[in-house]
Amino acid sequence: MGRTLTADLNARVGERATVRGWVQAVRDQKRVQFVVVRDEAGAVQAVLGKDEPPSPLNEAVSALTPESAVTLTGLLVADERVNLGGLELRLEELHVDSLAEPELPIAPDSALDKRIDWRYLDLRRPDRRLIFEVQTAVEQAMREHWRAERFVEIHPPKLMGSASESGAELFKVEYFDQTAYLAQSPQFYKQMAIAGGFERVFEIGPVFRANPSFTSRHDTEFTSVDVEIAWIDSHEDVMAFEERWLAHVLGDVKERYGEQIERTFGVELTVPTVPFPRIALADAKNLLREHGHDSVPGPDHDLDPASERALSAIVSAEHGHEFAFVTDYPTTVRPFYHMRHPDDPTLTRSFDLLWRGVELTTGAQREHRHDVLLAQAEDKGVDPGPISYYLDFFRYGAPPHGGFGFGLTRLLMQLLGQDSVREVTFLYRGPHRLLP
RNA sequence: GGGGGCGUAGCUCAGCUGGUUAGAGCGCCGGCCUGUCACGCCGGAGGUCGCGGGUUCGAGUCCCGUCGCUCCCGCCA
Repeated sequence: MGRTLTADLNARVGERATVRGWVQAVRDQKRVQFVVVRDEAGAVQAVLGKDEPPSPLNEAVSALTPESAVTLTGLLVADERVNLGGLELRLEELHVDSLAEPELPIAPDSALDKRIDWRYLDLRRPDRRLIFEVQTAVEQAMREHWRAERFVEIHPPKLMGSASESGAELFKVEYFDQTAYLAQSPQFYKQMAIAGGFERVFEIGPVFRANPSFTSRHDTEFTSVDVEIAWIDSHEDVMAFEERWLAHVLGDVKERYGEQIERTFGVELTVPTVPFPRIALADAKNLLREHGHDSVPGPDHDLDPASERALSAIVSAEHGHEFAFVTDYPTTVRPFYHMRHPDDPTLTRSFDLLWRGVELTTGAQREHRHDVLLAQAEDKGVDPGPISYYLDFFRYGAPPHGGFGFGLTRLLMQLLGQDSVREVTFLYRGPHRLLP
C-alpha cells in the first residue's frame, strides 16, 4: 500500500492507509495504546486496544521508542475525542524501519550549541523545519524577480589564486604545489561577468571568512546573495533595484508563510514600502547625536552595532520603516574599487542596508575606469600585482556598474525573529565548529 | 583577538559565608492505570561536579592554569 502523508489523511477517512514517519509519543496504557507519528507535514495518532494477554502487535507498540522510524497501516476513522485533527489510525500493522536508542541527547529546550551537536535530531522539530521552508520560499521569490528583470545566474569558483580584496581573513588551502584561497566573496567574478557582457547577474552561494568572530551574526562559512548590474548612473540605481526586489520577496513570503511564521515564532511580517529611507552616513551620525547618543564613532569610521540599532530605531519612529539605506561612506572604510564622488573624493558611492538594526548588505557603484581604478588601488596601498587579472577586466571597455552582497542567513534571522544566524543555518561553521 | 558571564545526572537547572552518604524537574528503566493527547500514580537506576595543579584537617564551593560554551566589542554580510 502506498504511503499517505499525514497532511492528506482527512480525505481518506474510512479507508485503510499507510503512514510513515517518526514516533513522537507512545502512551501505553492498561487497555489501550496510542502512538503519535510525525512526518514532514504533520502528525497523526494511531490507536490499538490491548488484548489480555497482550498481542504481538501490543508488544511491538510497547517496545517503541521516541524518534524511531516506523511504517504504520490501519483503518482511518474520524473520532472527536482525538485532539490531533479529530481522526486516528486504528493500528493493524506496524513495521519498525529503525528503532531509536532510548534517551535522546537533546530536548527542545537544550542549548543551541548542544542542539547543533545533534543537528539532525533538532531539525526534526516542525519549527526548525519551517525555517528551511521559508528559506526555500525566499530564494524562489528572489529568482522569480531576477528572471523577470532579465538577470543571469552565475556560479563563480570558490577556489581562488588571490584574495578578492575585502580586508577579511582568508582560508588557505593546499592546491597541488600552490596555495589557493577560499573565496570570501564573488566580487571580482561578478564584475568579470559584467566585463563579459552579462548586464545583470546574480549568485546564491557559499563564501568563507577566516574571522575569529564570536557574535550571533557571524560565521566562517555562510550563504551570500550577490547581485551586479551594468549601465547604471549611480549607486542609487542599485538601491532602487534592491528595495523593489526585497519588497517582492517579503511580500511573497508573507503571503505564503506569514500566518505560520506568526504562529510559530510570534513575528508579524511587514512588507516594506518602496522607496526605503536613505540617509548619508555623516547625517546619520548627526541624527544619532541629536538623539543623545554620545558614543557615535568618528568621521572616518563605520557605525558600530549599537549605533546601527539606535539608527534603525530612530528611522522606525520617524518614518515608520524597518529598513534604512546608509549611504556615502568615506573611502577609509571602503575597498579601493568603490567609485568615489566626483565632487568629494573622500566619499564613495556606496551604501549599507540595515533591517531592524542588523546590517544585511554592503553595496556600491564600482570604479569601471581602468586608470582611476589603478590610482585608487595605489591610494589604498593595494599591491596591483596579485590582482592584475582583475584590473585587466577594465582594459577593453567596461560599462558603469554596481551591485551588492547580501547575507541570506541574516535576512532569515531577522525575518523569523531568531537571535542567532546559527539557528537559521543548516550547519553552522564558526572558529570552533567544524563538526558535524 | 579584548572584556563580562558560565561549565554539577541523558536534558534543563539548584547547591548560602568551604563541613558527613551532591539535589530537583523532565527523560530513561520497572510496576500500576478503560481513550490518552505535556496522560496520571508508585518505585528504581543514573554523577571522576569540564580538565590539570594549588591552598586547607576538609574543595562542587577559594586561588592559578587550561579547554569549551555564551554575550558584548573589534571585523564584516
